[in-house]
Amino acid sequence: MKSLADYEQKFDRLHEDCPVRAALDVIRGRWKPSILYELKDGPRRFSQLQAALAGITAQALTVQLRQLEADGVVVRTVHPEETPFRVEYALSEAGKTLSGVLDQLETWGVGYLARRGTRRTRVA
Amino acid sequence: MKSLADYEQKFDRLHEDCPVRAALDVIRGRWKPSILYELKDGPRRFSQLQAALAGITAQALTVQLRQLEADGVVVRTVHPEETPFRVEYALSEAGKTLSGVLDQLETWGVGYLARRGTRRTRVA
DNA sequence: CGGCATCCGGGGTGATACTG
DNA sequence: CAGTATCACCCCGGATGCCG
Repeated sequence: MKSLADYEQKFDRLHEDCPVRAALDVIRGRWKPSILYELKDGPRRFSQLQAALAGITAQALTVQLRQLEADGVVVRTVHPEETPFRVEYALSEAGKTLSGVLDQLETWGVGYLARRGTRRTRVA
Repeated sequence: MKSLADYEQKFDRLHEDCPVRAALDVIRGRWKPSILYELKDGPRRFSQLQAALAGITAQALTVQLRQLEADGVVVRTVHPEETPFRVEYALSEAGKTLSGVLDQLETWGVGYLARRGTRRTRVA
């Protein structure tokens, strides 16, 4: 496996350590919110995640998981004694606290979509 | 002025109306959290924002503000009677509720940076 | 003072094919 | 089953110069 450092995101992490941007940088990513959501109720295998996230490729899933791991919100565990071997992903302690933040975002998003919902459906 | 629709962001807004992604899409942007923060305490002029956000160009500020306006979280008001005329930006009702979400992100980010802080300074 | 047009680079992400 | 390597596209955002 490649070094975790290879998966560290490149966009300027020099944002003067602004906490808001730091948080957003962790969540940022096409599939990360969904992944975090899937892991909320306990560890999941790579294949389980891939099945749950309709449309994601193995490559994409790997990258997103590695970035989450590099950011310390996801923990990766390999069970080599089994064949075929099993790889499980779980939320770290920091990851679990992140779920609360995502809930806040969801709550706001629900209200936001409700307010604009009628407009949106009219468009397409 | 261009139509607000021209500033609607293009990334697939079709994400099945996931509230979390909807919320993140609104916040997403290099300067948007900072802009929202600056507007938290009341309306600000274009030039005030530009001065507060060290390093931003007028063009970048314009685009970010227009996107926030298109998303309904910022309201733009022109005062043409004055010369030089004045343009003010303020949070909409939806924008004000967004501030709470940003506070959550900040709180989490503070703890996150504190946990990793020591590691980070060692790096560079 | 505020805004727009244009060029341009880089990162994020998908598609595909291959490995232990 | 899980992961890697490579290619390619596209959007975001910075820089510059001009306009009312």
